[in-house]
Amino acid sequence: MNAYSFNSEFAVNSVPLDRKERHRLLRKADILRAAEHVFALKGFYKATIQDIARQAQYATGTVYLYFQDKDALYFSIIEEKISQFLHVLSLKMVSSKGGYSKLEIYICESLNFFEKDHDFFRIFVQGETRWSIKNKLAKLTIFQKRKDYFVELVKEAQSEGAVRQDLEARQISDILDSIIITFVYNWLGSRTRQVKDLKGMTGIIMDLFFNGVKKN
Amino acid sequence: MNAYSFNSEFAVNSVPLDRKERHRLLRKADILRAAEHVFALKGFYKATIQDIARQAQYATGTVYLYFQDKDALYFSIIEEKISQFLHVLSLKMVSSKGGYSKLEIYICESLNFFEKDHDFFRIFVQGETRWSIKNKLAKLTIFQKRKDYFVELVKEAQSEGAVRQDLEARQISDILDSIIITFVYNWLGSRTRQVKDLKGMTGIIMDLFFNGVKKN
Amino acid sequence: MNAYSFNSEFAVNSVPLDRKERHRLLRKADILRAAEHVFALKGFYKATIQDIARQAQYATGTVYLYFQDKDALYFSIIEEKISQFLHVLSLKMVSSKGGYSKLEIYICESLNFFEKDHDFFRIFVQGETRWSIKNKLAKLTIFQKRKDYFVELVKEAQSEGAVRQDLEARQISDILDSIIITFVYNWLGSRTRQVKDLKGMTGIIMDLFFNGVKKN
Amino acid sequence: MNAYSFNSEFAVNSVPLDRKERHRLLRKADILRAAEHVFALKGFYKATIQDIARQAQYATGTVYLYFQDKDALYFSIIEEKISQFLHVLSLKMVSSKGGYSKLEIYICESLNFFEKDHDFFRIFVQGETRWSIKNKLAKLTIFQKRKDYFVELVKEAQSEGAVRQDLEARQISDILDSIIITFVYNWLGSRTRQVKDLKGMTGIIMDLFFNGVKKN
DNA sequence: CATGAATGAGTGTTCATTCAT
DNA sequence: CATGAATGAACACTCATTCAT
Repeated sequence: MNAYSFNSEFAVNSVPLDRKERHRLLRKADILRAAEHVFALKGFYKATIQDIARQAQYATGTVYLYFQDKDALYFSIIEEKISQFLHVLSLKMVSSKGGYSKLEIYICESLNFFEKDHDFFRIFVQGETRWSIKNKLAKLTIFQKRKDYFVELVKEAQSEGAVRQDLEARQISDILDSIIITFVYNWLGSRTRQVKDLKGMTGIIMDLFFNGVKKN
Repeated sequence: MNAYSFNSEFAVNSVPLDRKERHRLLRKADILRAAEHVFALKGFYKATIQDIARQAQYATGTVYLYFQDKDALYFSIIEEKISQFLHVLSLKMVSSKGGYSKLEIYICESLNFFEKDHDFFRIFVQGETRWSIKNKLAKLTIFQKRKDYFVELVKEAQSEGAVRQDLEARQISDILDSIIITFVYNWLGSRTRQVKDLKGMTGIIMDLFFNGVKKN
Repeated sequence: MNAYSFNSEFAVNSVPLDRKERHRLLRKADILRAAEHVFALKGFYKATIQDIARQAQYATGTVYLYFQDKDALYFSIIEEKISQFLHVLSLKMVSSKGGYSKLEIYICESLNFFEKDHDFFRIFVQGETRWSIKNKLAKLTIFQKRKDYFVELVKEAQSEGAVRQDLEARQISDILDSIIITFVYNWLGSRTRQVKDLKGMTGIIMDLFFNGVKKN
Repeated sequence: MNAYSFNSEFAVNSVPLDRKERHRLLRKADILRAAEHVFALKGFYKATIQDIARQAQYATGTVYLYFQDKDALYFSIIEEKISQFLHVLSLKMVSSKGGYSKLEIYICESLNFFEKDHDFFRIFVQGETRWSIKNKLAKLTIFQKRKDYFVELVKEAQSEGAVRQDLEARQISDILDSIIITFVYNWLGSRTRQVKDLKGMTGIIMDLFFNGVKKN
């Protein structure tokens, strides 16, 4: 269990909870963890609630005590994880000076986040391409929140003169995002994980992102 | 109907076909076109064979005369489309001189391809994140073919000294790919399509890719 | 198979149908007949679609080719049967003279109808006490149609002076209805069916209804 | 809380109970009252034990401390209520002279009973049309008891010459029952409850029952 | 070849009932 | 006794696939 497990009540919420509520959150975390794994393995549609329940070592019906339906379970994972990511990110940002440095932290923490949670990475990548009405809403809340945060970082870097201003911040942040994801994707895919430390690739991504692929 | 419609027998195969076979290929193309549209609209799992058959104005069973199963239909679309893309690309490459120029053509043609076929773009993006045993096989054939071709281009540009050599060609091509897809994605998503011409963004992508986002 | 079987295309509709449509109606009738039986036996909630399909000797899914859902199937039975009843009733009414005579025909035909279709009687009695949104709608269409028809008969009898006018026609028709149903209910329940002919009880019901239970 | 609430231990049983037992009966009454309401509102199958428990302000499991299962709960309601009805009825009958007068009391008290307990009326009407093995048993006990009592009244009236003797007492009592229920049903259904006092309709029912609908 | 009705396995979800606390 | 979380059997409904016409 790492820093990004489903135990957000400790990390985010400092209000002490009664035994009941704590118990409930543990169960929820169990199920979320199982669901994360199964969704990552099989994808949303091939994953069945029974798969998830079995993985979590509960009965089928138990899942529904904690989540309205399959969709809700799916979005809960994304919600929780991204919230945690943003929370951790904000802590790390405290000590940073300037937009350039912040972008570096963003990249580093993103790599760190996905490195520690392969399952979520797969769900995250899938999630970007699943559409439905509910989905749209979900996107507007938590996906968007992360995106917005990122755009702000780029804007700051632009205003400081670290980043070119002839492109929209939104466009630039999307590109950096896709580069990060590409790196994670390749890292996960490579059979022989030559590079043990994904987080260590922050430097090369910064370089690529800022200076491009042109040979000096 | 544009250059990338499902009539590949004319474009790729120059062997004259008998009436029977030609008829068969037309049927196949009908169904592929319909399937492309429905898959793009609803996604793989929510699209039903009946949806597709109805869209193609055939009976449900007819689909199975031309495609083994739903998966096969799905991969046929990708197979066909990417084949066409590669075919067209090879034609355009004839007149090019050097790796840098070839990368430019690659970008331009990619944009052109997706600009003309929104439906396929959506399927392509989905397809990248769908996994199954069959899927893996398919990836190794056609997705890989395109990827390999691209990697070769990058290698050529590297050997010419146009592109930095401290990164694997594979890595670099993935990044460029993801940048292209990001641009298409944003272009499709923007309600007010300020930039009418997606293909026209080739220059900015080249710039970004080669020089990065650093302010000069 | 009696006059009230589910073959309404012959009875009601004189337009000749093509083979396809005839086939379809036969299948629908099969399922309706099976459903009628199972619903009568187990009641709406305990009857499963599988029960019904099995009874009709079809697969589960087949039922859904002909009926939207379980509710629709249920109401179809009621719809069909009451329509048939009303149709037959209207034929019999042709030769009648006056409200009194018409009431007699109504009673006689009601008895005849339920005598020939025990299953539907049970569904009919159940149906009067099942509530849901859809149900309300259904009631307003076909149940109401029958009720309205009946109320008209009573009004006619009232205007002719055959029936007392100090009560609403609606009230009176409800009472007669409940008397008829009580008779059918008792007749069905009696182990030793002393009275073979339910229809033959028309006279006694008329007598009871018009003259009450007072001893003369 | 009226005379027909679920506190039968006072009304029917005059043996003094210890605190434990009294407590137990109060709990039972709470749950019965809640169940009655929920069953009336949603019907047997759509009502869940949780609904009932929540309505009674107990936990789900508590219901099972007092009732074997859902069916038992359902029949307990009917048992209790009809017992009470019969008890009250027997008290009222004390002062009556003759079968005619007793029938009048029976009608009046039936109306009074249902007027004060709409919920039970709905359950009662539903209950008449729900069948299962257990159900049959229940019917044979309490429904039958009430029915038998009623038949006796009719027989008495017949032997006094107040009621025609060419029909079975059983038949006649069923008819009067259905008339009473029809009146209650219509009274409950009428939006504008013109007649405030359902009990006040005793006279008209007697008239209808004895003299029929013939115009004088 | 084309059809589309038929199939039936599979899934999300509910809810009566149990039982550890 | 009381609780309510956990259970898992059951069911309505869907849809890829087959096959008789």
